[in-house]
Amino acid sequence: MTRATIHDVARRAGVSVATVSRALRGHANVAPATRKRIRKIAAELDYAAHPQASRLASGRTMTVGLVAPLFGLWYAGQVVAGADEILAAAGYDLLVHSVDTPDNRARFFSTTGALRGRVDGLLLVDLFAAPEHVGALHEAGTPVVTIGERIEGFSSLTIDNAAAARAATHHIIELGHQRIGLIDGDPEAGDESPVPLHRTAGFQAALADAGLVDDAALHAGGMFSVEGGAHAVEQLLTEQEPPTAVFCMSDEMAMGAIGRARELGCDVPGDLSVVGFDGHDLAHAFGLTTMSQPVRGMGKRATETLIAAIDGRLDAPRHERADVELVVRKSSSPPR
Amino acid sequence: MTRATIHDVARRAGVSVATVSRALRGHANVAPATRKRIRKIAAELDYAAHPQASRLASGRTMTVGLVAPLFGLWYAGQVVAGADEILAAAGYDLLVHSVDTPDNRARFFSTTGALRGRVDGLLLVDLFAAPEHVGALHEAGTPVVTIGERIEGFSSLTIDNAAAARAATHHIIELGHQRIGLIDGDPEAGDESPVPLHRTAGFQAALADAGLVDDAALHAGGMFSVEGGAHAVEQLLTEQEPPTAVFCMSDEMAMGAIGRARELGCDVPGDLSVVGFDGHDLAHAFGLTTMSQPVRGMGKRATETLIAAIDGRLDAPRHERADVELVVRKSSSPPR
DNA sequence: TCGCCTCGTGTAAACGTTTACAAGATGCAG
DNA sequence: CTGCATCTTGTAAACGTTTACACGAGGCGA
Repeated sequence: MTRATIHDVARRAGVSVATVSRALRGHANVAPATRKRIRKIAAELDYAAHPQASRLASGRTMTVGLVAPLFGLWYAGQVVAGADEILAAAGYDLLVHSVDTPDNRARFFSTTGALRGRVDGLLLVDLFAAPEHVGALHEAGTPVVTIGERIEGFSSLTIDNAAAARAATHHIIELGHQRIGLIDGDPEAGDESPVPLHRTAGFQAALADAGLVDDAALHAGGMFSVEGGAHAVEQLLTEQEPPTAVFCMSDEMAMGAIGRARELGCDVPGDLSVVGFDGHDLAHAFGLTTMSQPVRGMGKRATETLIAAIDGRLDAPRHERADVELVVRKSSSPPR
Repeated sequence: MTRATIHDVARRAGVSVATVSRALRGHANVAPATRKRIRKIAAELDYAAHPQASRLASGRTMTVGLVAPLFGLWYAGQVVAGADEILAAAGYDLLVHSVDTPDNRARFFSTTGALRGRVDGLLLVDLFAAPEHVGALHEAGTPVVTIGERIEGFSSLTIDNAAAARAATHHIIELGHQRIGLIDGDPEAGDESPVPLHRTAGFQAALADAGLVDDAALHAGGMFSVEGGAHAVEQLLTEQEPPTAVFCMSDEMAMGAIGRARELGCDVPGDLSVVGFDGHDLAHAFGLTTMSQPVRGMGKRATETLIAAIDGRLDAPRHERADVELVVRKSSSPPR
């Protein structure tokens, strides 16, 4: 079955293709009767404008690109779910693109990349751009909203990572812990990703507030994965003087850590208190104390901002901060 | 910065646009020297074909659509991750589309929907099509591969749900349980989704094998969500004669059930054994016994099949079954 | 030397819209 | 009745590619 074109509709309605286009796209200056007739015929013929032709002529793709590292992680999935909700309602398609290696990232940012010409706007999730890439992105002229990380000159939806990490750590200290570990993402990544750095800074600030020392031996990399968290906690527990509590930069790492700790015969929270970060769906079932952020809502809100930018309703970048909340559960308690 | 067109490249190279197109797309019959020169100039001008123009002329979108119910669920996220991996390597974009309500679904299947014209192929995840929709989908002529569910006439990547559920239930019975509950998805959904029906049938077959009765009062709907699983187990535990074990159709429901059961003072596995289904990343950390399926791998494999179909390398639908495996952990044990 | 095949390239017609501009029709004020 | 807005519609030029077909040049066997 070859699809009907706008010409078929025009012929059948006895008008020109221009009128059909105007009628169907809801433009002004079409006689009500004509519009109605055209609508009816279009429905009969099951006509829908050929997307590519329409996009070529109008220059709008009605598609938004979402770029995130490491698909399959809970965080990215939530953002996708939130974005999809808003985009579907607004008639946009959602293109997802994963960048999980520095290589990938460089390719994405190169001018010929960045989904150039394929999207009307970009949602950048936890994606940090090196200074040399920021310029190219601006030149491309595509509206951008970042989530999690921030990129100079673009709208953003973030949380106060330092304050959140500080509050989570403060909770641990308040319980009476003195020897506190940190499960980071990839400590080798260096300045590639500011978010972990901010969280580390918050962690350290809380320790300093309490006059506690920050022992570098108690920092371990968990790569933001369940397995990585398990590996990291194992490393910490085999220290000669292991921590009595640990702050994890993601709930997935925290849950991995709890699982492994228990396998190693370490009682949680008896021998080790664990505090996570994210507000994962399963945190409640796991009894995990966590610094919860409204990820799905952030995805929705960021998408609304992006659509506003695409529609030209935004004159300046909009920066918003979501509120986080410490949810105390059974994985944290005073030390023995 | 307005982007370079193929005409700019042609002019600069002193050839026609046709030659540029052929050279850049790797077609035959272009003199090596010419091709090299054109490549160089294209790189200098940072030229890349305008996607919409290219798609309009060639009829290929180099985009694959992935349709799944309920984004934010672990299963869908894994499939996306697997698909993305293959698609990125093959140069395709990935468009995701969520259908979570019957309404949504109907709209998707209507001929004007189905991402018509926007994708070269479709990956349908856990999506069941009513008979009246199947025809429309075939008429559209778009290659389709289904994952999880099966749709008449299209390639599929599934597991043997009945056998898997039967094996999982058999494991429970072997431990010595006699009163076994079932946490289903949405029992009201009826025939809308065959997968839960098959799993229910497998569950019942195992009971029958052992001469046990299937008590309808021990079936509860968990909506495939963490919270739903929690709610369902609460319902089961307040039965006058509660089960000593429960089989859940997804790990998320199982973990939700375990969390709630423990909150209610019910020991798992002491008072209640719980067996899940999926092989969730967190199942290990949770100590959850589960029927594990290689979801990410299934996503990858299905995508390979889809690409083969798009390339016309498939003369008949290809049906593949992935192997599942029971992974026994601490959430299941003999009854007290 | 002739004819034919191959190779490299150009010409121009799609692909199916959107939209600036022109033009005809209609209504109303003067 | 005239002139001028206002509406409605049509004409035609983009939008930037891909590709069928034509064409000329060169090589080669007879």
